[in-house]
Amino acid sequence: MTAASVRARVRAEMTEEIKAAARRHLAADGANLSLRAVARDLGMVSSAVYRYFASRDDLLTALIIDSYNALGEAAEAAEASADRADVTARWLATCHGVRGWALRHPHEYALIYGSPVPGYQAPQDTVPPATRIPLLIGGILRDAVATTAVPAGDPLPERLRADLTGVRDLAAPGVPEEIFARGMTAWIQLFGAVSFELFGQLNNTVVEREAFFDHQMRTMARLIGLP
Amino acid sequence: MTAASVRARVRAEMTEEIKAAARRHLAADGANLSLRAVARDLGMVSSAVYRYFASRDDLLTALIIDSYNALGEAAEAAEASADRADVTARWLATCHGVRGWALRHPHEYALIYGSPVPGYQAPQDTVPPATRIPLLIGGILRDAVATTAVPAGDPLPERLRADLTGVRDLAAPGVPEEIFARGMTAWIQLFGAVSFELFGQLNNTVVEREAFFDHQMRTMARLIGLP
DNA sequence: TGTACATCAGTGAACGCGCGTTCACTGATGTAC
DNA sequence: TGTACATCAGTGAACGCGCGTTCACTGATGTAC
Repeated sequence: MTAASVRARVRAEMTEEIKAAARRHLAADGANLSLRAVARDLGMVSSAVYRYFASRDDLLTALIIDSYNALGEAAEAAEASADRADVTARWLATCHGVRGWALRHPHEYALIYGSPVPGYQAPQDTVPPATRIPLLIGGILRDAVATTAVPAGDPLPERLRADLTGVRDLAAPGVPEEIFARGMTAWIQLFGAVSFELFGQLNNTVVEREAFFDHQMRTMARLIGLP
Repeated sequence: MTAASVRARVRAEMTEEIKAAARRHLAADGANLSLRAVARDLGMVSSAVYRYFASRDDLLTALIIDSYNALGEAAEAAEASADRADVTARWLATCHGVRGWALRHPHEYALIYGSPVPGYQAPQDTVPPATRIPLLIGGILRDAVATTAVPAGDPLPERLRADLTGVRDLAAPGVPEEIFARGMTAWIQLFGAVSFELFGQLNNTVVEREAFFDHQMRTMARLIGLP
């Protein structure tokens, strides 16, 4: 290994350490993360962080991208372990994968699915990692349509049909718009359920969180028309 | 009017002005609202605010309670203007009432349905205003069950049924647990849809926001079993 | 109706902190010949 | 293999801000007799 690549590796490790410390601070500060506090944690002076990230917003962006990717990986791994032929099991595995990751990383979840950070504008690099879950669900829909008799349901209003065709072609080509729209409704319900649980909206209301979540996701599976 | 009540009225007006200024600042600062900035806006010294609110958190609490109440009122008014006999219309009116208020007051919406504010613990006074929407939906469910044939559906797992009975008795007494659970699923989908739209998760995805929202809410109405 | 006293809103200074970012610098590590 | 030079991580001081909260105070307004 050349000397240059040693330096590169050390640099990469340091970058990871900064992000790890920043992740720990998300819990205390939420999205208004303090760069100085992160530097302090690593025993370095605050200006040293600028060798790795051009600004606080750049660090935030890195955390956001990592979070989307970690969530995507967790969901993909969960889905991959379900029986390929059982689309309902794959849907449920995806849902529980999302929820499990979110419970394990509540502050990273809040960073990507919570209220937008005031003054922060996410750059385009965050888009591809954010599409992993929709693509995963899209794949399940495709297989469902290909292998089982998913009922079509009422046709969409024309303007909505035209609007959704674009996303449908990206995420689940070949799936009828009506079915795809139900998939999106379920996708949104999934994140609504996770957010409600994590953001405290179920406090004093539901105790059996996992059972309730599971029931909701099964209900949505039936709504989509999975067997 | 006695002198004392004049003083009380002036005090109430000043309290409202502080909250109004704070509401304006939510847009810029999100939940880490600056008390000094609010005071500056009103042309007063920061310590003067302490005559009205014991702390920054107390001011936040007041804003949260007001937001829940404003949202509740908006939804109740929308629902009230729908034909009493048409439970589906009442459900849709509620949903559009919620979304309309949220679009008009995005930062107040984020305050109550976004990520929790780090270090802030909501006191119990916020609970009753937060129940207005669930109670409103509960009323629709009751009337639906009383006047139409809402299909029962599969029974819930026993532990979940026992868990949900308590809330059901508060929000929609007499409604079978299976139907009530579908109502909760729809309730959560409603806020999931509003949050996705407001928090930017539909950017680069859906253009026809209102049509898409309407379609989702109609889909959920069918899921509940409304006619 | 007039006066002494109490209440209360708002002031201004201070305490003790915090922050992001820039900049000239040191000294170690890596590169080219 | 040895040496001169370039790269780069990290330092420490500074700039120019911000914040919540406390406290002794002034002066206007309200109350009781």
